[in-house]
Amino acid sequence: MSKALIIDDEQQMRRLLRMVLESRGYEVCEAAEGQLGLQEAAFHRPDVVLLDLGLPGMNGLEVLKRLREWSDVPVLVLSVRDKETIKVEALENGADDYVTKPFGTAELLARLTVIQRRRFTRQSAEIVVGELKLDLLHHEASLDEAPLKLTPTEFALLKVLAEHAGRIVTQNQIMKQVWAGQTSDPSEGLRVHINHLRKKIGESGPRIVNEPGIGYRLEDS
Amino acid sequence: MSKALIIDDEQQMRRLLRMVLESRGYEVCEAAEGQLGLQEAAFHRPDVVLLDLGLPGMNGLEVLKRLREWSDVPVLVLSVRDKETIKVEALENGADDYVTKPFGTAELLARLTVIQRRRFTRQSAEIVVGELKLDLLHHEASLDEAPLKLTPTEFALLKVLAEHAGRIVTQNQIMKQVWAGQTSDPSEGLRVHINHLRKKIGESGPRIVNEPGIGYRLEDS
DNA sequence: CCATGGCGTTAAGAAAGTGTAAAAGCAGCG
DNA sequence: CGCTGCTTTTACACTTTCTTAACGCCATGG
Repeated sequence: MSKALIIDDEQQMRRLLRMVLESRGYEVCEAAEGQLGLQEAAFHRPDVVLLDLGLPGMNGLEVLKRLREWSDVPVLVLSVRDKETIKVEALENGADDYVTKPFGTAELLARLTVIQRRRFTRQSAEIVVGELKLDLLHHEASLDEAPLKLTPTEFALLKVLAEHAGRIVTQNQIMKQVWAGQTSDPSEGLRVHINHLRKKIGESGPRIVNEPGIGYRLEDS
Repeated sequence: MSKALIIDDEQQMRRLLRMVLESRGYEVCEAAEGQLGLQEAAFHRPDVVLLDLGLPGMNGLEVLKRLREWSDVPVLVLSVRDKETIKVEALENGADDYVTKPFGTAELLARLTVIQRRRFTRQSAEIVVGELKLDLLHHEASLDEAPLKLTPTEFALLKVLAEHAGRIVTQNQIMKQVWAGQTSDPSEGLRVHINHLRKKIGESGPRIVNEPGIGYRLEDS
């Protein structure tokens, strides 16, 4: 079952969307304001986000940019404005599609399915680095065809490293993507998880190399 | 075709400069005094300015400061040899480079091209200087396609030099950008890091050239 | 010719960052 | 309530990087 996050200031609109989504089997959470929306996204890790561009306080576009700093979640943008420039700007900043209000529920659901499927096919649901294989869809990892038991954070951490395999990933980038900015501490616990990962991967797979003062790099041996 | 503005009080120097510049296809205008120079700059909107520091009336430095209040035009400063503190002050107030009188026309033209090129090749996640490449996003450096292992300060230092490649960078500017704030010693440790960088870059890449009393310059060989 | 100042070079101690283990919080669950 | 598995905290040895200091070199100028 997919989780959806609604970011919209109008309560009426939120209720409508929730009804439509829940009838399709989505698990729904809401936020009435941009800043809250980002926190919800970090906490619930939704599979899709519905974002209203006409937010009070933090601009919808601003929310989108901040979200894209650490998340690749599919975003469907809602807008009353028929202006081409706004839509284009949203799409250029990482939105996956948009619908203009008012919209038909059939159209909304259709677009939702499309952008979720596109995410999976575009960035294949599997990352392979040497003997290591990550199945993003089922959150499973395997090393040399043997299953590898990872905790959620370990998986998220390894995923970040594997996505940029062979290149350095800054500690800040790791922090943003794994802990979604909800941690004050730059790197205290990071070292521990890196340690766990290295032990589980062992000698047979890729190595996690440290670049002192910068970050880490996953190297295919 | 580029427009050049000459601000110099000596008529002989102006005639010499005009000849050199026009032979290179520049469109030239002149001013014999600082206040007039500013007016000319505002009116003609030159693509590059040649400014003599030893002006009567309004000091050359004063002209530079006034110009920088509203314009980003590249400025090449002309100065006699002795006054090194003046040169440093000029560079830190927004001058792009300097030549000492008397100068060779080849050197003059070379520096002109460099400071004009810079305006266009800025603001990217990658800095390229000859064989040297800096990836700011991943904090990776490579020389001739081979990875180059740099420590954090070395990277920051090389970044500053590379951003102003071909131009001179004052020791103070380096201090401010690499050791932000905690300006302990103007240059004690700087020499060591420069030394390390030179060793790592070796012969195959750009050279780090010292301008005694002023600063350093990264020169593409 | 020697003094001077700025620079290159080297070595060693200081500081910062990292690996590792163990213990302490923190949920969910029988 | 006391498990159990996961995450975070704490502590300390260890490695890498940074700073400091000393010395030799070269150019400039008396």
